[in-house]
Amino acid sequence: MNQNNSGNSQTIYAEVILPLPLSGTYTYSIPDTLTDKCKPGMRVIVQFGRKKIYSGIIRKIHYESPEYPNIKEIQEILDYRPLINEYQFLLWDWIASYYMAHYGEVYKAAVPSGLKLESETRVFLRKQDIPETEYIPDTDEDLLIRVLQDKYAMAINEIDKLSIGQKALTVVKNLVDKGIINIEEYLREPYKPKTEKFVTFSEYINSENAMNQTLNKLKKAPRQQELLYKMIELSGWEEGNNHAVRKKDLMKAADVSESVLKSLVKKGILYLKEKETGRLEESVPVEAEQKPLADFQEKAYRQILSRFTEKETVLLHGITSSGKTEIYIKLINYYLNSGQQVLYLLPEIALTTQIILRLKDIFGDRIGVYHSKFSDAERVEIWNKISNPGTDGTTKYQIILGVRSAIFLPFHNLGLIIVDEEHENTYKQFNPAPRYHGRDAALMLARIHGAKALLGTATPAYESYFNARKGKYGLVELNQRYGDVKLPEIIRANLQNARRTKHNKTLFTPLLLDNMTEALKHNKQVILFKNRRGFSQFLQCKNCGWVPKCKFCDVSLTYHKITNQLTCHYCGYAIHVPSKCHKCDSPDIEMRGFGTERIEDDLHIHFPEARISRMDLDSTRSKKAYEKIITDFQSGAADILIGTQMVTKGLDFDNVQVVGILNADNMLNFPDFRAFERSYQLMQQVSGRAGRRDERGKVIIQTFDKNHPVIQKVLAGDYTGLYAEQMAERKLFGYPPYMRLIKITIKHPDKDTLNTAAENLKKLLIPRFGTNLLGPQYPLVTRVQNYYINDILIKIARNLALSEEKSFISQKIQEVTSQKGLKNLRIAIDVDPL
DNA sequence: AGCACGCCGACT
DNA sequence: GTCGGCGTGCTC
Repeated sequence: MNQNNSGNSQTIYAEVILPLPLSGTYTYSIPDTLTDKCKPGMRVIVQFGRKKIYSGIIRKIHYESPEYPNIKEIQEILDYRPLINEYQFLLWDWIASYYMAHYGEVYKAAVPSGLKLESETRVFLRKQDIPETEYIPDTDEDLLIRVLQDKYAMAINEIDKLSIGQKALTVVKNLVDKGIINIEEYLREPYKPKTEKFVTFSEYINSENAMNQTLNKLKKAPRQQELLYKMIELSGWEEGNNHAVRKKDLMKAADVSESVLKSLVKKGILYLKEKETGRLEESVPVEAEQKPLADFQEKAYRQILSRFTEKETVLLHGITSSGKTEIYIKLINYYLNSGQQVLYLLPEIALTTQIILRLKDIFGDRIGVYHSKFSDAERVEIWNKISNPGTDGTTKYQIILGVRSAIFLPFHNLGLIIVDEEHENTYKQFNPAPRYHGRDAALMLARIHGAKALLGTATPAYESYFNARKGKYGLVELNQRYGDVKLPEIIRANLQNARRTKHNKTLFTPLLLDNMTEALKHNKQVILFKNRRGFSQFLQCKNCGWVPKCKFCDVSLTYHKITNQLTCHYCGYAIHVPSKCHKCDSPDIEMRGFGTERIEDDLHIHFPEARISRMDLDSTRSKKAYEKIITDFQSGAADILIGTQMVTKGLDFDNVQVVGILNADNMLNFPDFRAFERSYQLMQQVSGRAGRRDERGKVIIQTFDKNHPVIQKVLAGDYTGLYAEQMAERKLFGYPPYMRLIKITIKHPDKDTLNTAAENLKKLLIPRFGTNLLGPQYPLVTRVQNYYINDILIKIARNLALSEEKSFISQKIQEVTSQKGLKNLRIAIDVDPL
């Protein structure tokens, strides 16, 4: 750009990403006043459509005048320096194209909403007094005017809450047309830095002498003197050392009124300052020494480093209790010392206080934690603390410990990414789009930065193990346990015998019960694992077989004892327990199935003394509740813990003697090509919870099928054996990793319309994919929230150009969507579905 | 995603 | 005749 030539300046354009489900960018012109300030990665305010205002992000700046005739101007710039760096954009590009998501959706997922401004429409009266002739009295118009006279301005959504009914917008519109009210759109920045007031001594009190003089002057003001003494005490004041003290703390300690402090400030003795403090917990920079590695760990550590010289990615296949975390710590140190940033990813549920504390002990305030349950304000602060150059002078994070969305943080110099428990399904995002896999996106992020990636797990995902075997990843194996941790004894217990001899409904085999009794007797703890599927309680009419179902979804309602309600687990619909059958009016309704609550009740019968704790979706809605269950169990506040998947994840309980898998069959028989892989992973991980220091733990697998191949492999600890068998099958039937999968989900409120649309799409796709197209078929739950669902699965051979196949699919979906008469049709694409 | 435009049915 | 329902298409 020729800066001297401003009189004849060329128009400059910006490609702007909008937080909407639209693909591509929109072109805006940059006004002269802003040309010097605009850079890619900055947030800008733009108008889109007739009235909507959004904060978009500049993706590119250029001089090519677009063909589109009505280019609008950028209204304002929100940043002094780019919020999004080029590395981040490259990751966004990849996610949008690989996962077939709209760019705007990626933007929405990547940036904490505290940094995305929200448009808010506000309404005001043009003048306070409105002659009654201008509107119709005793109507909604009248009501709204009266409210506005009182409140001056209101947001549209507030007006909605008035008792105007659904016509709020119409009323507003009428009044605007009559010239009575005005509408204004403006943007609200949701994030506000948290500030606190601090007190310091005036800089003229810089010696003992000055201090004594000041104190002497206050002889007649004993309260002020008192406050000063407290201030000296709290700030640790001495010559040349003037620490700030939190006002709140000072006032509490001194126990004097605000006016005392005020007069000291007025006299110029004390200063009052506001300081941004941040919501993030200040961690104490302990920086404990790392435990020395055992020989076998040291060896693995060196192997990883040496593999990194030739491969971008290394898979660390290490059995439970082999001390992978210690190796991670040493690696993190290595990359930190070379001045690079480190990202440590963990699946949602495994991100517990245990690991956080462990790493904070070692890395102190250099580590930041990014959890999905953090508030938005906290996320914004973490974002600022990793970006470069930082927005303030505070300590920078060099390590981020986070969940999958942490890949979107503004790293600028990544050296290493660790994906711990890489096999975990929770790395995959389902809804909303972008449906990305945290592990795979992390590998791409590493490539973008030229960084190394380490995948760690005791049970690698078959895709990862396949890549390691093929030589695409380096492979390092750890087959030894740290210290004297012993392998648990794995025992099968036959449910069939138990059900034959006892009454038909028992949940526990005598074998499990005996072992539990034994453990509890010695004050040891027990974990019971239940698969979520197959463990819910529902009602059924004894007379005609009627089962209460959800009004909006095709599932039976689950009984909840605490609320005495029937709830839908898909949409939350709930009704009271019916007193009689809705079909035949018979009052004879019975309880069917085993719920978690049922398990708990049964346990109380067997172990009346035992303290039982439950961990499932209902009891762990909040981060706090989840942590409480864990810490309570750890501290011994409960004897038995019942839980779903969650109990298997990276938790270390020292006192657990018995782990029971209540019903192994319902995961083995799940109709999915990954069922065996998952069941093995799960049983193996559950077993890991029972491998303890002093005593050999026991894992009891209850099953109807003692000789099931997967259970045999679990007994033998034969990961590779099952892998080999399963891979042969996947190759034969064309499943990942031999072929790629793309799942298309089609939804519509009307069953017939759905079927037609799905068939239409199939017709368009089949010429290209032939037998590699499966479906359309109904999923296990055929209707959710009043939408019927069909799935189409497409298998794509590895040797095909994926991007071409994808654009073909998008094109055909476009064709179906653009057909008229299919208004409520929703189509979602899931690349690499799980 | 919103939102306006526009085309059909039920009312003053 | 008009109001208002919702279906369709566009937004730089």
